[in-house]
Amino acid sequence: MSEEKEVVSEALKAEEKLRSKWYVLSLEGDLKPLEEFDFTGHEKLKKFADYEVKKSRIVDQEPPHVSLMRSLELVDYEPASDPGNMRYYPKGRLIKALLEEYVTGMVLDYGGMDVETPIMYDMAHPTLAKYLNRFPARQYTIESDDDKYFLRFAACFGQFLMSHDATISYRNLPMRIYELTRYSFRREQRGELAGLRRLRAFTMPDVHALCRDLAQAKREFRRRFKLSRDVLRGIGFSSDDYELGIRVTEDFYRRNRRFIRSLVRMHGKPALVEMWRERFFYFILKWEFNFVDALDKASALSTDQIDVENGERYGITYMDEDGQLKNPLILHCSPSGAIERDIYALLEKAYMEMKEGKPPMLPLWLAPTQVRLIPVSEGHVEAAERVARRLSRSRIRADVDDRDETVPKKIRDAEKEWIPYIIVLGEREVGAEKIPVRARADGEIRKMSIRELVAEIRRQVRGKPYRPLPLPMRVQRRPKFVG
RNA sequence: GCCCCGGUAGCUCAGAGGCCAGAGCGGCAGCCUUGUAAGCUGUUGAUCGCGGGUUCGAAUCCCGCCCGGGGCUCCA
Repeated sequence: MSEEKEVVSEALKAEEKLRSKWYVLSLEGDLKPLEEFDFTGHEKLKKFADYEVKKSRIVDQEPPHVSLMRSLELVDYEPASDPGNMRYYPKGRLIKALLEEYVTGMVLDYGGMDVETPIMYDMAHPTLAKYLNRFPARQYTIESDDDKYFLRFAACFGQFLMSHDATISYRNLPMRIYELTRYSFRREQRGELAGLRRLRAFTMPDVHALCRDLAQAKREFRRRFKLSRDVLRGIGFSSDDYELGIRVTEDFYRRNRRFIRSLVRMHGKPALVEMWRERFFYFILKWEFNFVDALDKASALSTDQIDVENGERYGITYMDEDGQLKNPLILHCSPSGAIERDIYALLEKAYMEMKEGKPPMLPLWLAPTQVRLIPVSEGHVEAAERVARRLSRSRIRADVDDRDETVPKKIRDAEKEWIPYIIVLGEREVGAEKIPVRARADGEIRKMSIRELVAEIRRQVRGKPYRPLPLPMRVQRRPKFVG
């Protein structure tokens, strides 16, 4: 790892003198200066705006998701690595893998072509050197013999270089290329790192779309806006959970008002707009869905941009109808945002619900254990295991607490793990058609058959990827990774 | 990167210059044979983040480093 003076990109320097004007764009299409907007009924948007504009960051606390990610044995710091590079325990890896598979599936349905590209690039490569200067990020650098490389901070490099070498016709556009980057690296400043909210190595689904012209780019942009919304919904977020931020140059806004309003209408809530007099970056329009956490901090999840520079910079061309080689516009989208950040948001959301008196939960399709079987005593362990195996055959993650503990203790531990369904199995249940199932969501115990339970769970996880139990079925066989 | 706060057993924390560093949880062993959020007893467990210094004496004071949190700044 190089310890030479930090390479600060021109974009980062430009950003320092960047002046923005802030507005709120309403559903009706009114663009109001921030201070004139009435935030009644839009409290989260207010928090987002305060965070972005007033830079009000008065909190002096560890974000709540940090203790959760550890106590649930999902993710942890890895002191032997660089800060912001995490370790994932089996349950955390399961959740992350399911999210990765889900987002990837959604992007493939949208038409993304899945590719894989290197994670490190030559710093001396002329095109890349120029691009580095247009992207507001800090890199990790690696020396190998006399050569110097940087670790990618997004999938752009690989996909653009690939596109440069491809023969592309206007008939191929929009051309959608996708990679789930594991990892993207950004050497964020030490104090910027926070739990899963901001990392130095993160997993980002990154889908680009090469577009013929602005009209096509705008159509595609809207599709991807919907894709992102659907992806977040599938993960477990409704539009109540995030705020739309739009960054745009004055010029582009003036010429494309109706288009920008249409984004706000799709979102269904007013949006914060940051307007730049000049274009500092490679894009003319960008939006993000921003999650506002338990400490009123905002961070971007999904995002998309219209890039007007890199088609030319990378020498990406397509043959147009008129026989002319032209540079495409490029859209840069992460439909879910970083996977780690999705987990952060899920945990923060659960924490906020807990504060409201609701039981904190993860979406059922992400719960590491979906059904916990609790044998009343040793003699019921085998019966419990039979039920668990039956559920597993129906692609439900079920396990058995075979420890020599009392029933109340095992219930308590299952609740502390946020397990959605708990079944106590004793004399009364062995061989019975209907057995009592305790549901975490409402705390009720309902009698149902296994078949009914299977149907109820499968209905809730329909369309979502599945992975088997990430740990041994018997709880006693499991190591304790934390505490 | 800079500034502020913190790091004591696997986990959560007490101890703030003076005898062998404590508790709860966990782990292990035994008892109990358990019925919807903690059964009982015993036992194990600590280079006090790391390295240097001050002192008769350092977990405690000083310096450097590492890790975490917060801020500046920034973003997925």
